[in-house]
Amino acid sequence: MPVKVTIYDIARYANVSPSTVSRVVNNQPNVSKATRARITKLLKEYNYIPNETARSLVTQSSRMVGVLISDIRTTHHTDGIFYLQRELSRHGYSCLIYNTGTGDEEQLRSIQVLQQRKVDAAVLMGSIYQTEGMKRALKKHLSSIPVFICNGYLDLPNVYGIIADERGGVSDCVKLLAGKGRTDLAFIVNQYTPSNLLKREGFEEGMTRYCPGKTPVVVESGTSLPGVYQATQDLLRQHPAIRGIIFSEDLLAVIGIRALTEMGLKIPEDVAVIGINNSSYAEICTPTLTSLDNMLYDLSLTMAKDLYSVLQGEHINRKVMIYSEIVERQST
Amino acid sequence: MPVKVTIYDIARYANVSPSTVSRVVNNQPNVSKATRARITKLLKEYNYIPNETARSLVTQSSRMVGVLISDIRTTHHTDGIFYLQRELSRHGYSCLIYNTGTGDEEQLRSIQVLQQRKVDAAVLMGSIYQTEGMKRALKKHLSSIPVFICNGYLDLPNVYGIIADERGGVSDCVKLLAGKGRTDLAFIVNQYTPSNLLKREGFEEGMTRYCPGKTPVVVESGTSLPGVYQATQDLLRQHPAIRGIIFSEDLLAVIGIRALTEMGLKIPEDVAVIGINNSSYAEICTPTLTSLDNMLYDLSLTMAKDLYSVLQGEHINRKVMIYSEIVERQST
DNA sequence: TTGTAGGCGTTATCAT
DNA sequence: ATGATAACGCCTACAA
Repeated sequence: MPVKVTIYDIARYANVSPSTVSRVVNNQPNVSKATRARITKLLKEYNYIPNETARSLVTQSSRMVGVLISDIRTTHHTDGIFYLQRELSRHGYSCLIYNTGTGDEEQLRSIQVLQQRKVDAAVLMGSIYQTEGMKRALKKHLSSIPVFICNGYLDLPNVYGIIADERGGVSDCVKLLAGKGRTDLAFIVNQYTPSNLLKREGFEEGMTRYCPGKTPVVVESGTSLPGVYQATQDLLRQHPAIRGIIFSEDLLAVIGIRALTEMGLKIPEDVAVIGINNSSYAEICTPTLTSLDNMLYDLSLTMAKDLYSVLQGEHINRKVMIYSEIVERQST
Repeated sequence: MPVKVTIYDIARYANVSPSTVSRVVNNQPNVSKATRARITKLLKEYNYIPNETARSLVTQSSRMVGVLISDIRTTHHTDGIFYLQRELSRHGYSCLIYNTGTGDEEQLRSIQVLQQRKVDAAVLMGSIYQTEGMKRALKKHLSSIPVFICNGYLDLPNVYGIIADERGGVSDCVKLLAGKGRTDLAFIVNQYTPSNLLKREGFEEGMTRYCPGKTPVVVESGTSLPGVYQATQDLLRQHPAIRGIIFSEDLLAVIGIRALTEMGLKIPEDVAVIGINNSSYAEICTPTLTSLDNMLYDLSLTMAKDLYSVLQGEHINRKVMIYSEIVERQST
């Protein structure tokens, strides 16, 4: 048995033409019961597997979806990739993954690679791709395939956005705290991605609505964990009246809780804490963390299904919003 | 400007043959300075990007590496993928990623897809692929390309294994605890992967060497977090003499610490705790967690570089071991 | 230095 | 129902 078995080999063994074999391989009609059986048998016997590359070339479809992510190590995005890949592979699609970092030039290169690889669709994980530079790149390199942005949106005819309502969600967090009589609140954010900007807006909006007369305190902590620790303690030294803090991510909140505890403050008695993402961090920290669930599961699943629909030629809404929900635990 | 620009179009515009354009595109010699310049200009002007599919078909190389992972949401494996992808993309390679789950049939299907996609190499993330079933599948479907197993090994001519010395590492953990006068020790494992079996062996080996006369206590907790919590508390109720616990993963250790604390035990005074992986969990929990660093960073990087070497036709060791190191923190 | 022609493995369009 | 033939876009001897 040859190392590589082609459709030609099978044709020879079966005394038919390659076309007939192709028909059998692709379950097409117009093949007699008998020959179909004979060929099917040979296919198994010789362990024939079609060459997807050749197939892609002629069908003009690679059955691959390119996935861009700034850093695959960030957990809430891998969740998305997981569902996406699972859903797509059920339909014979594969996922090509690139870590793009956060720099423009590297992101652009990734887009070019996707074009070169002739992916059938692209998925951009995260709001950080919601930029003008990316818009230009998509226009230039990927204008002919559907592009999905997970938690972001760009106004281009082939771009679809599935967006979490983090603005409304954070506003609801303020409402929750205000309902517990806490109106001196702060928001700690590591860095301003488009998503985090929305959270900040939600915070300020919530403050004006639910804590009238109080000044919203916003702190940008940077991404390093010691930096977050420091920023949290500094915040309470400068604003001792603070009774509640919302962090832009669970991980930050976990660090923050630690910083507060080691200052001698009790959670939630002295200061209530809320995180965002409802990740596993929220469950394992002490006290367990109240967190805004931005429904990344729903979001990913919606995206995966919508993506497949579009690939099938269906028409769907280009912009979808998924509502967030607060999961309350011990920290509030 | 046409939507898709081929090497033929450029040839026409430049009044040369397609082969000449191909030479320019691939930086080959034997093109006059003048025509090269002319063609280069047109290439830019028309935004020509070679069709990788066609290229793959003729060169018999897809420049893709298939990556298999049981679940991309497990953090320590995504670290590996990160480094791998970064290293490979520097050389024009792309990563095709599949979540295989833990079932045999799904894993087999993934292998078939890799064969069908004609990947140039495969990477299996995690010791769970070190099975007889996988060996058969590799023999049947991927015998002609290099296959790397991250933290595992199979004795096949085309299979390379990069393995963390977790056995020795866990033994060292026992030594560390014994050195602090703690000889009543336990090992809590969620489930028995090949990697975790080695850890267990290391534990038992360390016990006989460093804690002679003491019985090694081993508990299998299952993977659910409440299960781990319960198992930890049960352990101490049944064996109140236990003075130190090694958990098969940091995450388990974090849960364990919590379980112990809520029983009224002090860490590390009453019970010392060690985790494995030296992940971010170790840094954020309270108290911070002493952890066995199995050098996944080195391991991934080594693998990425070795993989590229093999792709270049170089000859390397089929089995490499990376030594582990203990990072001591507050929990011991 | 440049061009011609064949082939990579498959599908698709015609005939037969 | 089956087969011949021409793509798909590119690379690569070989010829000129």
